[in-house]
Amino acid sequence: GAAQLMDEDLAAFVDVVDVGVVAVPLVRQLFHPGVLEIPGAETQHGEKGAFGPYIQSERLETYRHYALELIEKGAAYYCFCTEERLTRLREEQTKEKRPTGYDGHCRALDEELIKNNLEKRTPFVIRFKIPEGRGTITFTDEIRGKVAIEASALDDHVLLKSDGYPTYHLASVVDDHLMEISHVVRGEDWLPSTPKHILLYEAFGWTIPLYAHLPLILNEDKTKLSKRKGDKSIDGFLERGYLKEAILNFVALLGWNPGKGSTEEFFTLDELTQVFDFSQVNKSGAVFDSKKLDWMNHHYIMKKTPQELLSLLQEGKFLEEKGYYQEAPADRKLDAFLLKVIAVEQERLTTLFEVGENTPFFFKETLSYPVALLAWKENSQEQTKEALAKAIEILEKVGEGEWARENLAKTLLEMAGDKKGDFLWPLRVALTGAECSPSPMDVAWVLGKATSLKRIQRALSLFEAL
RNA sequence: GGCCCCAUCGUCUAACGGUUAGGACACCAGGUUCUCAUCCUGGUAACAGGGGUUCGAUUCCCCUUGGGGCUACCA
Repeated sequence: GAAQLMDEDLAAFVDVVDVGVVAVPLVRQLFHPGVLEIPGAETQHGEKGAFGPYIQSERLETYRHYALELIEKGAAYYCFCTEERLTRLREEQTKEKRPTGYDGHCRALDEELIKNNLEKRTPFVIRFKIPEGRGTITFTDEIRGKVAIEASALDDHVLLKSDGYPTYHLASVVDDHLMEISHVVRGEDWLPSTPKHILLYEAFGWTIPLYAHLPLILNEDKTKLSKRKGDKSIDGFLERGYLKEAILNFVALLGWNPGKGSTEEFFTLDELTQVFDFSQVNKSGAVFDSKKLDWMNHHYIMKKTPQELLSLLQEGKFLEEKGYYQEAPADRKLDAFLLKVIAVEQERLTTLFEVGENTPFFFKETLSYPVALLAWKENSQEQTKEALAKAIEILEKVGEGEWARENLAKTLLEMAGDKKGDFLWPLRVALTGAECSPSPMDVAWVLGKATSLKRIQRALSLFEAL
């Protein structure tokens, strides 16, 4: 699942170095971008592994070597068919409602002709020769059990392209064998081409690895999630302020569950590596439910401290993006302020990005709101003015040193008594200018004594001006 | 069209022949509450259909239907 959400080049890379329980290295990528903690594997930048090189363009000779080996064995052949011919062929097949596929035109070309074409540098590809009379290809998938397909249904697919690059079919088989891959774990979309890969292993005389085809992650319309179509991606979620832990946990639950009657839904990466098991992987695709991801993300946000959240905000460049950091990249005073904003907003955050989104009053110099909003329900102007005046009186008595969250809550709540609405609503509107916001105690704490008093006094003066 | 895979609440899923079919998200209602959110309580909601096998099928088999995937010199 994770691979489906990652960059394709990254997914391809992971596919190459993947060993053993695949979910682990895949998701580990989320936590240590660029570094896969697998013995023998390389980083994206370094060359640590024992099976390199790992960059496809640096392995071209290897692929060519093995493609030629198949030609020598009679298991592959040069094909000089032009794109036009191939297109025409496909059109005819479609028109006649026959299965599409290569017709084997170059299967048995004259040796002389091949030699001539090669000398003339006629563009060519190397195609695999599906063995005749091979019958049914059967393999046991770790997740799906027995899967069978008739070899005759397969056509002679390309192994080496005319630009010298291998197709996935050749590359994955050659790489997996050379890199001693034991388990090939990939999306279900690869299931139909697995027989081709098995035939390749047979042609080379290599040991066939174990296969596990994971269910696909689906869009809401149940079609395959695809990065190329611009569907959901890990990067996209990280950019929008989702936590790695949440994405990981959520994706892990798509197509897998702990089983044995367990209703546990929260798993850390380490726990996952302990309990993950192919036998508990589902066979059917799973729709990606963003709402549940939101819920999961909120859960993980609640588990962080405000300081941790601030650090994440800074790492993710959210603050620059929002314009909070205008000059100094790490304004100490601003950080202290943001810490308070985060503490107050934490419980209503779905994503990191939302910090400040619904609380513009924390960042504005002056508020603008209709005066009438200050009155609680049917309360009169007088009652409202009285409440505001009382708030000023109390807050003025609170020293700078006592301007703490707990203390403010206690003091103001005591003052409000059982008439909370009469007192707290006007105070909250005076401080925020908004209908919805955190509690006035918390807002006052964040804003500080001077700003808070200033805002309440201004609210009071708005009445005077009426 | 051909081939392959799949099928439990709207969504993610539990169940490995015998359960009032459980949980989570979402949704709805109530509680907490100055608002919003959180939080707590409760509720609505599913075995696609038809045949078998069996004392007994959501569970095993077959068919139908439905959904998805593949069908490239993309992965």
